[in-house]
Amino acid sequence: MTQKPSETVVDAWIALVRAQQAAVLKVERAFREAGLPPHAWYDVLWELDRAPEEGLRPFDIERRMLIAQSNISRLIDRLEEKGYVERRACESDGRGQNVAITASGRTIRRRMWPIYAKAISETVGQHFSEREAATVRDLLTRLVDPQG
Amino acid sequence: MTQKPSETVVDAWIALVRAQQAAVLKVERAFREAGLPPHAWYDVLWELDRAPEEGLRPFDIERRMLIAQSNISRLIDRLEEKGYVERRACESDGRGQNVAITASGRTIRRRMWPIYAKAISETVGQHFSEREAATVRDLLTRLVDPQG
DNA sequence: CCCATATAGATGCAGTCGCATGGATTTAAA
DNA sequence: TTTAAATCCATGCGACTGCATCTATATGGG
Repeated sequence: MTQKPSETVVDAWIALVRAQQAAVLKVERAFREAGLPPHAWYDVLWELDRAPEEGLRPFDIERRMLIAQSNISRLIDRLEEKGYVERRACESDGRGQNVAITASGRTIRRRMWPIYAKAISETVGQHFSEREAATVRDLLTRLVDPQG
Repeated sequence: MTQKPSETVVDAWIALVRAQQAAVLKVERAFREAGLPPHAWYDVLWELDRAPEEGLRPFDIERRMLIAQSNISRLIDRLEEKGYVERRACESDGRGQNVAITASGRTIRRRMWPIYAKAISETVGQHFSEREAATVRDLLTRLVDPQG
């Protein structure tokens, strides 16, 4: 069934791990140096900012961000504690809740964007042409397994 | 100087983060399910297995693996505790040490390889042709910043 | 309706991470 | 040589992670 990976595949795996490590590390440092929250906060706030007004269910965020359920739960705790999101009871499902972004959540997201944009440019954009970036996007998207 | 990243670049960044997350998660689970140590252990043991007999300096491993110094220090602690590596005083530098793999370290590394190989094949290899894997390798290698 | 099972989300816990700092030694400069 | 700066590695700390488990609600079958 599953054959051994070729050397090229192993190298691609290593490059993937190292590249992401290096890139994430630099992005996180950029946020930290700017006195801003970590990058995961941005991603959640971004999802919520473009979501319908009533917000999203935690399991929705979970699936979009590929984060474990327990981590989403606590990430929302932290965001809520800072007043960036609100938890509301969910009408249609008594077990669930809706998480909605607040005004101050929108503000902090907007403040984070320039830092994020700059870091992405420096760590990723500057190394690729448009065409190469599209190739990376297309190839790597395949790895984000839709079915497990 | 640093311009805003294009949408394609942002998408490439997101794909990179998601792809690595998904892939690492699956690999870690494969090791765990097999009752084996996590993937970082393999990487260190692999470096040491192909290193000269006296081993490597921690800062050497650090640079090869892009892991923070404090984490290397503790990773070596754990490996040493299990008897997979040995720390020896370094002759040429009184501050340093040499880390060398032991026989049982070589054994565990060999036992880990089939699991690792299978996981890499499943998470990466099967989604790419040889040519595509080479492209991923070449493009992503650029992001692993040689100079900071 | 009742019960078994599945799903949403929270939480205890142990392990790991990055950062900041500390102690020891080496290197460079005065 | 004496002193200052840099390098190597360890460690305290607070934060975050994944896993396992728990409670509560929902859903499907009898």
